[in-house]
Amino acid sequence: MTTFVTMDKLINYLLEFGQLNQQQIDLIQRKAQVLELKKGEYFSEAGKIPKQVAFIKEGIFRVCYYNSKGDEITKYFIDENNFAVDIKSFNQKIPSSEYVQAVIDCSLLVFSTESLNDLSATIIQWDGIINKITEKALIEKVNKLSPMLAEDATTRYLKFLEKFPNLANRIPLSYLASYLGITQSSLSRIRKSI
Amino acid sequence: MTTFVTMDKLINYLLEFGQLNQQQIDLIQRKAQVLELKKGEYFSEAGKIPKQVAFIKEGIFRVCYYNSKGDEITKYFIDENNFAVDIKSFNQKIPSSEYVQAVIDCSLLVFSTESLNDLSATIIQWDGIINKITEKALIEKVNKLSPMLAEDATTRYLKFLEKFPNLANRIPLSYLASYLGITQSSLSRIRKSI
DNA sequence: AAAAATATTTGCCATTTGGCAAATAATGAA
DNA sequence: TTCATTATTTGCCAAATGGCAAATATTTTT
Repeated sequence: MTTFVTMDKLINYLLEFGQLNQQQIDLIQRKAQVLELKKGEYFSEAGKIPKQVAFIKEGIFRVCYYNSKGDEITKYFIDENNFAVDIKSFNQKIPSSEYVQAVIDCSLLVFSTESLNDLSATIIQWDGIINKITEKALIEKVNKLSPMLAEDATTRYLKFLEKFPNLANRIPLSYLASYLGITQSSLSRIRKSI
Repeated sequence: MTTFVTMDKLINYLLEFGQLNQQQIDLIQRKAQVLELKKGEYFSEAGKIPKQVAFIKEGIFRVCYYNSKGDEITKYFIDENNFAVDIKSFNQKIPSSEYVQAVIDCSLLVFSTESLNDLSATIIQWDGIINKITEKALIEKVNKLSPMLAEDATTRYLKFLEKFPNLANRIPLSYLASYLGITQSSLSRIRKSI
């Protein structure tokens, strides 16, 4: 069955955080919807209440917002085998202040709020698994951001290259520069100097 | 009773995240231990498995570590009305890579691993409340760190002053400079220029 | 109070990064 | 393919920050 292959990554990922029997796995698979996003398309937008959570099967997202100066800032990138959502807005059902955008073509498995509620009500371990995933993802964000402050821009760029070796030259400079906390021209010069 | 006053802040804080009846509140109060830490003392240390969680009733902590160059880096500050713990190490029971230190005299309410297990087993809402608290704290850390990259050092310092108006001149320059991602001499010059 | 130890400030200069505009390159539309 | 649009690079110079050592200031110990 195609479905098995399609969902394999998701199920394996979930199983890292807790046990699930076949019946539960089947239910999860039935609740997930396949979604393809083209490069540049938005998964969710600032001002709207997020109604879905995405598991990134393939591709890369970025989360971005506009700061008080009006600059577009890339807050972080999310790569495959991770969930993506503005978790605060999603949980509290308040409009998001961020955009979640596909920076390359993405294959997603999407869960609606209702599906997640069903899973939570039906699968006793579900909330525990989701909490572990959420916590891990947030800790990783903190631990990635925190050292950046102490590093110079070149080091931050090199670390980005390590993490996303194929991405740096395929996305607009502006995405990356604002993530690294530098201007586009500085990033251009750093690229040249390496 | 003294205990009531002592625990008020904690209980009110918990009640923000879920409901608790009086019996449950009493149990929580019995499980909490008062602990006073003097400025400079450590609540937990790198290399050790954290065995306690602190609720900061009064005072301020910082979380710090040594980077690959051997510099001591202040990762963030935690102020009163918050829980403090290296959550990853605590949950996974692995040695921490961070120090948690009182930057001024602190009054804490401390829960041991065993107490937390008891509370989790006895109070049905406990895990939910703790998960909400954890998630909120982590989201706040991300949202504080993230914009810092795009701001210059003076702005970061001014924001720190806003958040901790009385702290800046009472702690070593090194704590603050490494948090802001600048050298001590740069911070000294920024202070002078304001 | 004096001496010692520690922390902070300052001078001097190097390096990094920013700001802006023009030049060049890459992309997309006609 | 050519033109128009958009993105990136580059030159020029200014501003921010770093590095290091010496000078002060502050704190701690005797």
